[in-house]
Amino acid sequence: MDSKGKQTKELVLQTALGMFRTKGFAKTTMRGIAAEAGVSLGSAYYYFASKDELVLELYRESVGEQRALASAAMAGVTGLADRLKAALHSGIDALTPYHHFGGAFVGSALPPQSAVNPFGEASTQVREDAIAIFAEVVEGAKVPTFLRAQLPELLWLGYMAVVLFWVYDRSEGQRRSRLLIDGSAPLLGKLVSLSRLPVVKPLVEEALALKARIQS
Amino acid sequence: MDSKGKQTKELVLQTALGMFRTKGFAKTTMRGIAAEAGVSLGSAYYYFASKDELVLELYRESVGEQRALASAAMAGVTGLADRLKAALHSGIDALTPYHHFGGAFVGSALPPQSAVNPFGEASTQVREDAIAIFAEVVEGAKVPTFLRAQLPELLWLGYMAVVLFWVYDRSEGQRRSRLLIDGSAPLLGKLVSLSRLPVVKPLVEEALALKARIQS
DNA sequence: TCGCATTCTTGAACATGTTCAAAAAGAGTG
DNA sequence: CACTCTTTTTGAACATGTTCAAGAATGCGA
Repeated sequence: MDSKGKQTKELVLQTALGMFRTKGFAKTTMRGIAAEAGVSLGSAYYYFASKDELVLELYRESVGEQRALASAAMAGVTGLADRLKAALHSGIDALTPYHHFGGAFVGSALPPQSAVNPFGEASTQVREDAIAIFAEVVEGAKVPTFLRAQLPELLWLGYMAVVLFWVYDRSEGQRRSRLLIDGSAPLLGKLVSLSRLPVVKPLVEEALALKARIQS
Repeated sequence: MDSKGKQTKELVLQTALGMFRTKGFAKTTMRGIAAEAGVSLGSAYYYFASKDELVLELYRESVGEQRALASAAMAGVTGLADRLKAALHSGIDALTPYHHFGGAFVGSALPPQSAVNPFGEASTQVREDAIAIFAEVVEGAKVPTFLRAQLPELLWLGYMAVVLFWVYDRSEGQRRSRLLIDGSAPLLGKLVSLSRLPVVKPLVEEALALKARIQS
């Protein structure tokens, strides 16, 4: 059975996520979380070193859900564009309950030193899980060999951009974000097809080389 | 002459920017700024509604400097790639004194409700100034007509991405960011050239149409 | 069961961003 | 100058994230 500690940790986490959903990130205070969970402030901090760390858990959970949704949605789909579309929509689906505090999310997630920073040290595990989703996208589709290895990470980067757009998206139901996905996935599909053509291929290869160069 | 108010405002601002540069954003407190400027805490808040608003000023100043640097660097240069390169490097040059607190910059700049959010209401003026720099980039270069109107905004978006990369860039002197600029500017130049070809043009047009669609 | 080490819990204390009502200084007018 | 209205200044007060030293509970070996 779970030790007392694990139980308390889970209690605090679920209380926090619930309050994030209903009240938003800014209006949910650490004191509020502790009170609602029936523990002391210090106890909450014993399990989560910072408010941001709670967001990291949220990120983790959302990636898990995205993966599940995406796998289901991609079953039987073979076109790169359609598989990508499924993965992107799944990501937004998983994040939707938290849209109203997306701003705060981004605010605490992007600073390089933040525990939640998706490009950083602390979130390596989650990031790899997220990239794995796009690896799954690529695996099931026809993609030129010279692109296959790099594509998942690039798609994940694109997904990050979509999420950023979504965070700013004030249209009802984030309609514009859905349009963006529906429009950009086919575009990317076509670009990948064209990437075999002699006029385009050098360009893509140059881009890949650049990517390698700036990563070292 | 400046009214007393203007003077105090300027004093607070310059003190703040100075402290941002020397101590970083997080370690510079509003109380610290007020003390160093020789005014009370309340006074600082009389002129700047929030710490973020001071960052907006910084953004404003950096755009001004970028514009000056870019104009000078583009003089006599006619290739799109080279003009773009000049504009991008100028932007990073203008921001360099603040690199060590770039993280905090991004953190307060990106949340949608933030006064500093580069996509938001409050920064409309600065954003237009920034886009104007890229309009200048385009004006002096050979660009297909069907692209001319949209290109400046797209380049600005790309610049935002570069800035984001730069914020995370821990290499000495932000070497990798410079590599990114030197590599991506020619790539974009070639892409724009190719955009006239019958195989590529539909793709670019579709992208432009998508851009229009999601902006409405 | 006793003693000890580890794990967990607590709330006070601190620093900081922000607000606000009140006071001071300034500017204009008769 | 006297009066009034506006602009500017002040510092106390507040809420919140975070730290920490002290204490309580728990587990475990002898």
